Amino acid sequence: MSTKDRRLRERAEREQRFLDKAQELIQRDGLLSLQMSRIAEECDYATGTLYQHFASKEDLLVALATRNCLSRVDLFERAARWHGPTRERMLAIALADLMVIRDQPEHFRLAQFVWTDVIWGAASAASRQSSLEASGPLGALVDGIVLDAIAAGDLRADLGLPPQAVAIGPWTLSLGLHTLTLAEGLLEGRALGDPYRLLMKHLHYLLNGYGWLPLFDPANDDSLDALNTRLCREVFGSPCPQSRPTAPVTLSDAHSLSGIRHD
Amino acid sequence: MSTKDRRLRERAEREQRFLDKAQELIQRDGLLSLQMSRIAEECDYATGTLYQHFASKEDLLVALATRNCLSRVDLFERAARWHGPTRERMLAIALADLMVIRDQPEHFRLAQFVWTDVIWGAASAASRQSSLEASGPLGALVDGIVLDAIAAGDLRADLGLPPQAVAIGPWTLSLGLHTLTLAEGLLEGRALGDPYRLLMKHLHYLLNGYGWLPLFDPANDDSLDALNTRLCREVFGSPCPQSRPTAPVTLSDAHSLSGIRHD
DNA sequence: ATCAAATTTTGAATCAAATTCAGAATTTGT
DNA sequence: ACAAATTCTGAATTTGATTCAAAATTTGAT
Repeated sequence: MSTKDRRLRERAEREQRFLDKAQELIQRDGLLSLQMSRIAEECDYATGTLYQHFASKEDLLVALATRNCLSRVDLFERAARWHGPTRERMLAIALADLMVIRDQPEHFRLAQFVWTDVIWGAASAASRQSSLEASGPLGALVDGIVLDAIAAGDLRADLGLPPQAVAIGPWTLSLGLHTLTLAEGLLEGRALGDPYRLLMKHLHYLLNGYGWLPLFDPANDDSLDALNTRLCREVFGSPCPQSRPTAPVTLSDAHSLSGIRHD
Repeated sequence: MSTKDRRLRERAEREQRFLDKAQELIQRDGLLSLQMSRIAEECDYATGTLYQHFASKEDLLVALATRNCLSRVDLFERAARWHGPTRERMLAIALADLMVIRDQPEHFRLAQFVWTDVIWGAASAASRQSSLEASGPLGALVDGIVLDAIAAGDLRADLGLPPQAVAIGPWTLSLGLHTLTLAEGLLEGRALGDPYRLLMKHLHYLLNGYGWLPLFDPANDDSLDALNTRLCREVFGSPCPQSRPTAPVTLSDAHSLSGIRHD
């Protein structure tokens, strides 16, 4: 049987190499100009071989997004399993999310594209299925925090929302803000400062709205930043995803600091 | 000069007819199978003529999304200018948004697709510019509600967020939830009931978190539905976008009632 | 009203890329 | 060592966006 096993393993390895290369090409030339034939070629395989792994370009993209999602589980697990107050564990999840966006914005862009009707609808049912399964563990982690919060008395049990539905709130807030932020230009011209401090503020207000203890007033930038910095250090042992100055920024400051292009 | 005016007008009219047809085709066959040549053909023009109006398919899509956005201004204006408590005006905006999604889900799908790196990045700077300008009035309406709320004492002035930044919160919440909802399958398998009641609940919690008076407890479905129904009637004179039963639904109920496909 | 220049429209030709598939190469089982 | 089965190959096919030279129309001057 070892032969069959080896072949299976080699096949899986090749699939990973294809995905690695796709990632690399996206990083280098952008999602827009990703070509199936180039992925195969740069891996020294014929185009047809690539199609033995992925039934279509859409399938490949969904598979890549799925892999990206799975690669995040570790980070999110650290946040969810951290031994701290339940509210801070939820904040840590949001910070983990921000760290991902900072380090791999293309991951988010890809996910955004993949969830689009056009791609999602054209992908095979199997790809969609495994993509959905990949998001399960992440969801479960967040659901777990909510359950712990209720158990610990940090959160009312009678919000009128099942625990998973509570988790949806922070999720949608992050998702929406990332979408607006990455759609270049939508948030600019409205000097709002660092979009990610904005996210953390809204998240605190949302958690306060749920009555998730201990309440926190995010109005003061310094105390908010201090909390974020502490959490990043304690939970991830890494610097905060947010590195913008605290002082109110002018419009032009905001632009130059955020590396936004003016063309 | 009337000749030149006429030609200009006729040109603008033709452009609208192209966009109308594109909309119709998307509605009929889906965004995925939209073809430039078919749009032209069904309008009895040559393909090349279409390209005199839109430099590329991406440009056409952005233009269509922009027009859709502009077409919503009336509805949102009704919500924003309604003479009611500031908090209810903000809720009305969210309900308006839900009404749009109910009546024209493809509008949202298109917007989602257009904001994608792939499309947004491939569209001409001019298209992007006018698309951004189209969103201005909508943003201003919402900003105005926030300002009124602060002026009326319904909302603290020291949230640590400029008024426009407050408006971003509800916006991102809606955007994120629509995204999850329309990505078929993501929210199913987690019996959460009507995603749009979910949205209104989270929105209330968020507004409560801001301390936006009068506070409202959305835990009870009946009182929440009553409020929505009243607002829809008073503000829009139309039925509520949400028509799902109040009782907790079973998984299969939720599917059949929402018209979700099982294939 | 008439003509040449300028503008606009046309749709077949071009091009780009995804996808396929008939044969070549390799592996397996005997 | 050989035939069947499997896998790989990459040129050919297909699809659909985009272009552009020629045809048609409009304009402005006489």
